Amino acid sequence: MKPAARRDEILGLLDEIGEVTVDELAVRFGASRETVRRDLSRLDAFGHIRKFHGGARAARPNGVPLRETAFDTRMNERRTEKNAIARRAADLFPENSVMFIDTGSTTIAFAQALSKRRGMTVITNSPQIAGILSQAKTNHHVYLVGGEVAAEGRETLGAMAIAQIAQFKTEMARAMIEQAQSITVLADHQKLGRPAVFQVAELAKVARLVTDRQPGPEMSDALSAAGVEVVLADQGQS
Amino acid sequence: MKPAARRDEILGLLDEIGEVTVDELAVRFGASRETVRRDLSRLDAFGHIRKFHGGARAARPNGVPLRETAFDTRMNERRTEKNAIARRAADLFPENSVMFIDTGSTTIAFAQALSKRRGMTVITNSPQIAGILSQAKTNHHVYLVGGEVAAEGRETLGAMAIAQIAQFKTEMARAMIEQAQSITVLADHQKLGRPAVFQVAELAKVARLVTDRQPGPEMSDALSAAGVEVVLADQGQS
DNA sequence: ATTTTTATTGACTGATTGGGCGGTTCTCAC
DNA sequence: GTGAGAACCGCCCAATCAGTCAATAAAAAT
Repeated sequence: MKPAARRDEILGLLDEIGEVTVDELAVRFGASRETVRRDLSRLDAFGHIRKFHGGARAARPNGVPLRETAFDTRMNERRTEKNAIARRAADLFPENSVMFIDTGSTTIAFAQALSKRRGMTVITNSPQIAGILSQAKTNHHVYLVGGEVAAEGRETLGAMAIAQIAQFKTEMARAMIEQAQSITVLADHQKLGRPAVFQVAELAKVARLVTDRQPGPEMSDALSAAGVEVVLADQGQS
Repeated sequence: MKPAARRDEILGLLDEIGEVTVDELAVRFGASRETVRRDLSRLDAFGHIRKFHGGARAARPNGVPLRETAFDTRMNERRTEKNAIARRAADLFPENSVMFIDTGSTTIAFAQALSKRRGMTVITNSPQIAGILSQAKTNHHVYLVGGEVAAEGRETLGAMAIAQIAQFKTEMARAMIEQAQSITVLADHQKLGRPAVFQVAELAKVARLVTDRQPGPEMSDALSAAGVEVVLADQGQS
């Protein structure tokens, strides 16, 4: 049985009976408890369900769609690298820092890592990041920037409109950067390969880059020329 | 029985009968007094209830609802009524309407109902509502109002701080209302019993009230005197 | 077709949590 | 006051959970 199908079935079950236990599911799927728990954690992380000790129950109130969205899966790609980068980056900021966090799957991982620390003041344009940090019981202050919420499933939009939205996002990010004292970029090695990362921020304005592998030679040269501190996240390290 | 469910049930009981004793609960749940006391202490710390010697009673200061933070549970109670109201209310607005939707468990149900229609422009202060409407594939435009995101699980907050937050929310709602051309209030019959609903909006400014039962005689008089149109939602109807 | 990268899984570890037990201290009613 | 019951405290055990590891399966790249 494919993992995606399994998670789908879990959602279906929860939709019907509202509550399941880990053991129950483990038996049903013939999988280990660990696997089941991982599924549940993953679904919980996206607000589809709500875990409790020993199982999970439906969290339908949110109106979150019942199946995994494309964004969910995207989020889980290169998860270990992202987590490593995110944790490493979270360590870079002292407690009670004030920071701006942009939208993105890597920054969501970052927000999760950050939520375990205390007393951060975070301004963000991502409702999801705001949710993660405000639900953590570690006394953060979270400010959500208002604006139009981009539709995840707006199928009818043409390429044109999508490009416009992308453009708007870019400008928003640029505006944030204008205000920032110091910029830290988070990017995994794959993203670093493409030049797109630095369309938003000029290299010269970036103070730090957190990534998971040593960048290629030319990139390294450019980085050191611009005075960017490269922070390497070891995937094994906390 | 799961701890979370147990605590939920305690809240439900207190909502009904207003007062419980430790022994009573211990018997009901088949748990030890210790466990019950721990539950009560925890709920007290959240400001949901107030402990006294041998038991606890509902801590309802002034108009502060019993369950301000246990949103998911609150969402589940009176679900059918809320859904009926929400669906009925959604029918009141023509397509391509522009509206402002405040936070709240009833309005979330409303947003869900609304998401099935098309082309609405919605301004809201609730990230959850924004999420619901933006994920629907029915071409809505959603604008999220920025601001501090209230912590859901900030355990350290006492009843005092919670009351303050409630106050802030009230003021925000008032400001929205200032700007509105026409106000529609959604409230189930239980809420209508309490005067708190109209602390925020003067009756005179309300154009419509959508509810599930005919209000009591005095309330009815006040409503018609203020020229409020009462819309009744039949629970069986779509 | 083969090699490399990525994703998934089950097992293992230490850390948390839920719940119970018993003794001491505190409350309240008499 | 005084005593019975209740709250509080530290300690216990069992179950669960988060995190890490290596092995495998799947997918992508060459």
